[in-house]
Amino acid sequence: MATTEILTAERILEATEEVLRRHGPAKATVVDVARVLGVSHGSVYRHFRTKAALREAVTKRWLDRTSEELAGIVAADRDPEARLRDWLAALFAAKRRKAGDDPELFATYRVLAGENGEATGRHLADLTGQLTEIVRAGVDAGVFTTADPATAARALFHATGRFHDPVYAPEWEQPGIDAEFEAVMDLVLRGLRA
Amino acid sequence: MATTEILTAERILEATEEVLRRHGPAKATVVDVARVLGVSHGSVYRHFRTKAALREAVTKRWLDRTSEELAGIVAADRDPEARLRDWLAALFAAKRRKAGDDPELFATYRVLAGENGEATGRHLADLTGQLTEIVRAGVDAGVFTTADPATAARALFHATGRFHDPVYAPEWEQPGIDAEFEAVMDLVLRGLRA
DNA sequence: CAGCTGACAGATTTCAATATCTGTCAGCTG
DNA sequence: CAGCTGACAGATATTGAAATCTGTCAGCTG
Repeated sequence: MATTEILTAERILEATEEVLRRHGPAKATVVDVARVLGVSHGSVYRHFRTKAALREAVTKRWLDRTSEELAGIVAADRDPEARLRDWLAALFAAKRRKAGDDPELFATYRVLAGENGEATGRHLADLTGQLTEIVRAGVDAGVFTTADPATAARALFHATGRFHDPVYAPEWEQPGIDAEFEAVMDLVLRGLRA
Repeated sequence: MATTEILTAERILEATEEVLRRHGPAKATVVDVARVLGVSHGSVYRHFRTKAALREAVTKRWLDRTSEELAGIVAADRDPEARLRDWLAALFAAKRRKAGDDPELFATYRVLAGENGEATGRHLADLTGQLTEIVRAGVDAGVFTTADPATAARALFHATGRFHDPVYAPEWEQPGIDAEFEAVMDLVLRGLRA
């Protein structure tokens, strides 16, 4: 690839994703990343202080992409219950799609997410923040009832964990899963309604 | 130990638990079990056709002990909502206690449960069966509303997974966990009430 | 002769030597 | 002289030979 281009953090992150996709998280080395870019591995260390920092940056990028996908639904101009259903369904669909399309890469991100709890923690806070917004809108509109929207949002997130937590990814391909998702959604939405 | 006693499946299972507790799932061998019993490992194979069968039997025993603990609550003479709360709280407490008291043994059972999906599957069916009984009692008493108690029971079980699925065990020691459990319980119970 | 032993073949695990990787930095290059 | 290289030390991973384990079975023993 165009060895004349200057080496940016962005280009390194793209190359790292490439290497992770190819080799998986256990065998992806900084030397591999440098080779893909046609530079020495010393140059990579100019942009990322450690291999852990590089992996964290890749993870953050990936998590942020998911957050952005969902932010659109929060801002949509629909009634809160429909938005809530859409948001949870979209989260499930996005995770399932990613897990199904490229299981190797998905497993890789599972490992990375497990490694740096900080980036993952911020991402979870971000998602429950989005949920809180929808719940609050519902309370304001009089269609939801709850003492504390933030607590309710966290409860919703935990209650639907089976349909977005990556540890359950293998079960997302089983036949009855959609009916199970509907059952849980119906249960928690009934619990939220005024 | 009493080498004069005859070798029963039960004695082998006890010795196996002992070995698993000591060495963990990865390093527990049939030879170790035989050594604890003071017999040759060939004798163990007289009672269990393979090492996998032995591990499955140990797992089943462990899972059945949990089921029995909870069965008492299902049969209790209290109103269904209280029984449901008790049952879910007891499941959480039992799992948390086991994980906290002997993390090594708990991790061992996690591995074993992952290995033989069949025994685990039957156990989950057993637990949701217990839940279904409580839900049905609630519907009959007019305090719960649901189209199908069995589906509702499965939804309840999934929604509270964070508080009984062993993959979440590390989080059960974190400070806010009880409040989170209460929040999820309140949400799903509101969703179930008539 | 029912129940156990222990030697055995093939599969799996351990261990130590060898190779590769991470992170640094003095010096090269355009 | 900003940005890159490549040699280096210590840490980590790979590899293959040796040790151990699984599962079988002919024969021992009480």
